[in-house]
Amino acid sequence: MRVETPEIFEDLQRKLMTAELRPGEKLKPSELQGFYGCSANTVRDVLLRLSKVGLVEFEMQRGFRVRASTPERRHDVTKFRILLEQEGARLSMLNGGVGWEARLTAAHHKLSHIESQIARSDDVVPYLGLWSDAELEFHETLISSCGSPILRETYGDIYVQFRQQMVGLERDFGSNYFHSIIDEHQAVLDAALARDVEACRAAIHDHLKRNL
Amino acid sequence: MRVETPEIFEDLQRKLMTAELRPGEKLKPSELQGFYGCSANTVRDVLLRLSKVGLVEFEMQRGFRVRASTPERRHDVTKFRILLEQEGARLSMLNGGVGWEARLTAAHHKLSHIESQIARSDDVVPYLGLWSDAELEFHETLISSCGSPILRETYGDIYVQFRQQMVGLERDFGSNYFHSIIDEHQAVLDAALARDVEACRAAIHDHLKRNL
DNA sequence: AATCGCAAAAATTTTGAAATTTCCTTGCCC
DNA sequence: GGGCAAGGAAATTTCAAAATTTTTGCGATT
Repeated sequence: MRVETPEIFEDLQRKLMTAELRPGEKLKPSELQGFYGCSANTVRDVLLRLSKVGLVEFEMQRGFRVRASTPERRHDVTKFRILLEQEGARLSMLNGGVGWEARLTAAHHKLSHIESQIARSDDVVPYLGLWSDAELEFHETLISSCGSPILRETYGDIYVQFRQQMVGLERDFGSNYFHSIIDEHQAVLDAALARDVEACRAAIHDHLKRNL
Repeated sequence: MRVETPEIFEDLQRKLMTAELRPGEKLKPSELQGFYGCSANTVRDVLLRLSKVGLVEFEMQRGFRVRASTPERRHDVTKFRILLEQEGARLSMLNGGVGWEARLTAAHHKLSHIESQIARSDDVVPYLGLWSDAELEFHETLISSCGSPILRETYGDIYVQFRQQMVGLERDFGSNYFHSIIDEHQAVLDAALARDVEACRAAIHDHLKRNL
């Protein structure tokens, strides 16, 4: 198997976010090298870049490790995500124009379409990748008019860490779950379009509080 | 000149934070290699790690660059620092015990001692490194009881970026400047010890608003 | 005069192997 | 039996050179 470096990055990121590489697991360049058919140093490079995103822990002279998943860390990541999303949404409501409203509505439309499909289906798995992308796009659009590149970038990093922490958690993904999610996303959208800062803060908190 | 890798990291970080390496400047491993007497790959490694902190920009196939400094970015970094410090301080006031109060008082004592020395002196430069360390310690202590490792780590990164953005800005570092700073730090300390969340938010904002 | 393409130069990335450090096993001493 | 040290295996880091990519400089063409 021979792949280019950007593909190695994406493949590892996906495996990290889907817990195919499980939290705490050691990541040895010399082993992955064989799988990707490249040199160990190339893998090392990719892992260093993934440690910037926060999916991988790096410690000098002792290599790389998939970021651990503990209740404390899940709580921490969630709290931080709430903080960033509330502030990003607040600023977007302040600065965003009709273009922002349009993009947000569009992203929500795509997302809710997928979510109602899932709610009707009995197997979640085949939709999971699609849903994940649509969810990210909705939340990124929500904060996209905040005017702060740093906030947006940090939010992106935290979002993938959030996914990494939560996936693998056995949870009831029944139709009840997705019916709740649909309502929560709707509440966020409504509050955002109404430019109701406090309602939006509450809606974001309610959406994520199950992970606290 | 032969130095170990951790020293290369620290030396580059210092040069980045003091604008000895100026914003926007290109960082070529092949040039720095000669200066540090190591291989280009070692420098590359260090630069990748510095890009995690945010002092260096990295773009695939086009190398490294000292993070640019623009009014927009300075504003952005400052806003984000205010957000993190306000939230970190709020949580610390909620969770912190007497130990926290003691450490905060101690850090402030050291800091104000240095600051009053500077205010009396006419040359700031010899104190700058000392002051910088004491300032960081005070602000880190302020948020140290927030209970969120992610918040503290992110704050650390943003703080060094803040320094990188602001140093090199020609400003009036006269005694007036440091008299203001002394008062501002005192206000933050007082509000924190009084556990007055709103006053502390205001004090943090006032302390940093000159950079907005 | 401006633009495009090509070739040369420079810079970045990748490689494979050597050097170093850490980790683990085994055997020795208390 | 427990702890410690030495030796060896494994993993990480460093190196210098080759391969690739980007940038630059020059000349021809419009």
